[in-house]
Amino acid sequence: MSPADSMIAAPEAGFAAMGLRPEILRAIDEMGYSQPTPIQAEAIPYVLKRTDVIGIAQTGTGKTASFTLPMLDILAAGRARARMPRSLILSPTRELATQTARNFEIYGKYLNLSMALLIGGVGMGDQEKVLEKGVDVLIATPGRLIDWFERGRVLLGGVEVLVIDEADRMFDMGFMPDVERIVSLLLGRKQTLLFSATMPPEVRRLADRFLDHPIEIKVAPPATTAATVEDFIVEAGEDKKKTLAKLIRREGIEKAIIFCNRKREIGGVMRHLQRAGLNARDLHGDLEQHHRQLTLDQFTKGEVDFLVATDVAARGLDVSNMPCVINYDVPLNPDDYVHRIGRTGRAGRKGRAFTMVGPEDRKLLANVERVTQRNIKRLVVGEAGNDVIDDKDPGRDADMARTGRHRLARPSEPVPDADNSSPSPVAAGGRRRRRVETERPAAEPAPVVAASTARQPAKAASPARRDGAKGGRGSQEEKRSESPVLGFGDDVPAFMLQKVPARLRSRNVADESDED
DNA sequence: AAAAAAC
Repeated sequence: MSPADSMIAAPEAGFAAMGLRPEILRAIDEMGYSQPTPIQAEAIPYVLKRTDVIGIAQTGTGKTASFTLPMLDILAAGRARARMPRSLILSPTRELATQTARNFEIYGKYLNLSMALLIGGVGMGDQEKVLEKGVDVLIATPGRLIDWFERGRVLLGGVEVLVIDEADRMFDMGFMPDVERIVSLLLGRKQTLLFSATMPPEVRRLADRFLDHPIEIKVAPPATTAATVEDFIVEAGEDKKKTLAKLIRREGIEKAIIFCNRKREIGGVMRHLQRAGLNARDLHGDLEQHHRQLTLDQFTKGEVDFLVATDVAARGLDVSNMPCVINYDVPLNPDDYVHRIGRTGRAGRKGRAFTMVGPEDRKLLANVERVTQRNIKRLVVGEAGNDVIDDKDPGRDADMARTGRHRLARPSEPVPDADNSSPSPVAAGGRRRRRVETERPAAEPAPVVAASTARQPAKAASPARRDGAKGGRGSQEEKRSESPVLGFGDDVPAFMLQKVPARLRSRNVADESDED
């Protein structure tokens, strides 16, 4: 095709140009989508070519469809045998597995493929019949899948495509033994796809043992927060629950997920909100699966306004109307910050995220800011006359001096009623709010998007593992470039543009040495 | 400092 042709054809480029089957295109069209997101534009062609893929892209930018759509296309060509699934998707939580299953249903509705969802906490009867007949798509959490395998009801030797969703989580110490065992049961040639918004270098190295000449696609550097989420730090007073209720009231928050680090904290926080007249529910792994599913459904439908949850809800969950995330605690694992706040600001929508920081959370916060390479704005929430934080904790100044990052407003500094110079939704509206931002030491990073592999010559012999090689997130030597998001030409939707410091940008090199 | 994942 000549350049002129491609220009004329531009409006039709998109999912159709990728060669997906008409049945899939029709389902995509019915969902109202016409253009792939950057990660979809990049990953789908490689999945269709049966290449192993590591896909890194920010939360809410369509990673699930990046594997779902091409897998449906691949699977439509064959036929399943009894107890021998042809593909397997592993998820870290039951809720995420369920959601992924819905995605396969939606996009596979015009294809005659069968699917089974194997998760714990639910009866095994329904799953059994489908499995017995043979499934094209098996979606599972590790424990229940192993259970089925040990009962001899599922054989994994016929799996042609393996997806490890939220891969870095699946490779952590708690999950890795199960994942290794499951992967060891997949015999012969298979294609492996790993996806996440985060991928610490040390975890990335672990991934190598599962991959064969992978293409590494990074639409943004690992641990890049979604550009559509505006996040804030909130100084938590002695009474954290009170601060939470106050934050919700003063910021006019009508719906949010509230993340706590511990299960045992959740009931108390929920009840405090309920006593304050808010419609709140709990969600964590000690609750019955029926309760978990019901609560999540109600929250999704808008029948529940506040979900107080552990990190069981941190990854992957896609609730369409989710204006706000609140971290009642700073997450212990800094990458989880990216995932938690990524529950809002999805698919181009705006979102706000507030993180409550007590004295004991400062180190954790420093980790978050290091990993995300960002300085998060400070927000002061308080009643009139009582709204400036008493900043005499000696630990703070030492901390801040060491990290060279932040300084809270001094008590003597004036606190504006609203910051009208900011486009922030916090400042919008006549509500009585107070906000103070810290100085931002470095220049605000310009919107930059990481270039990706596809257009690079396939000359490099070594896989593109800049992160794994050395430096990783801490590297400072990358040069800034103005590359557009691949797959979008010049029409990059604004929401895809990244808040990424140039020094963090990753380059990728295709390793296609075994192709063609 | 935790959570998740089978029964």
